[in-house]
Amino acid sequence: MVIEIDFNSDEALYLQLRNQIIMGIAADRFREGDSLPSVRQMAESVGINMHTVNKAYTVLKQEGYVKVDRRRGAVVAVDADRLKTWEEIRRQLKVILAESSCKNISKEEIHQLVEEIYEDYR
Amino acid sequence: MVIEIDFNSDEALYLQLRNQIIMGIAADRFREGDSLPSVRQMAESVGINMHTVNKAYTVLKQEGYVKVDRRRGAVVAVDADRLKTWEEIRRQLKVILAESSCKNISKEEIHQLVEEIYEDYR
DNA sequence: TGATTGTTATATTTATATTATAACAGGCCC
DNA sequence: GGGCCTGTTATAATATAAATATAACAATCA
Repeated sequence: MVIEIDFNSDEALYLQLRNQIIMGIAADRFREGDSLPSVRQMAESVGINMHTVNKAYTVLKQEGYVKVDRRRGAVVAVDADRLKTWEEIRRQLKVILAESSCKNISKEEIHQLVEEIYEDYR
Repeated sequence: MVIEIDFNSDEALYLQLRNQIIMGIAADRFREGDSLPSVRQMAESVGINMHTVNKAYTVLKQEGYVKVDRRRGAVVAVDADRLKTWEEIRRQLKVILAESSCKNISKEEIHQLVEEIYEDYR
């Protein structure tokens, strides 16, 4: 899977990595049971430190996106506990919708944008 | 306006403040032309440092939510440049939808959540 | 005049992010 | 066994950002 890190972004490297992996799972580029590249492999291929990758993987594990197998490394295994996710999603959406609302982006445009993004995940 | 800062949150204080003010504008608790409390007033009422408030106000100014009047302080004045906002909204939504999709939250549930949040902003 | 406004400057402390080097235990393969 | 690969842990150093503290300045207004 192609992962691109923007070193000029204000977003932390490990978060960029985390986000791209989650988007990769959503887009089915990573499937249940697939192994992620080892921390060392990923670090080299992306051009960042091993510990930064390790932090991303650790976060992904804590959030229930991967499980770690001693021999196979980080394996995609989504633990679908909606409840923990739900409030967090709601909290973030609330801020985004406030921003867009202030900037005259209509509710309908948001719905359309959601549709658009879901198209890309297909 | 009631602003509540969560000191246990991992979110930066100035960002919590920024977000709540933007949500306040969206919810019409702050209206076009209203003055925000002075940096010193807000700092004291919320229990944080003046410079932390100043940073939040500066960000809000740069993002086009307030303008600063020498005598009236920070005044709500939303500069509706949709273009700058649009890509940022899209970028954030993409991550959120990936997360929810992985966690078996359906597209329809997202649409419903959007409706729900817009209800609160009414 | 006196109080309040945003703004700027400087300094310190604290927390987080990132990199670096190194080691350990477990599994796998030749 | 001997390497080679896993994740994991420890420790340290560096860099950046967040938060607080104290202080001053010019402009505004009652």
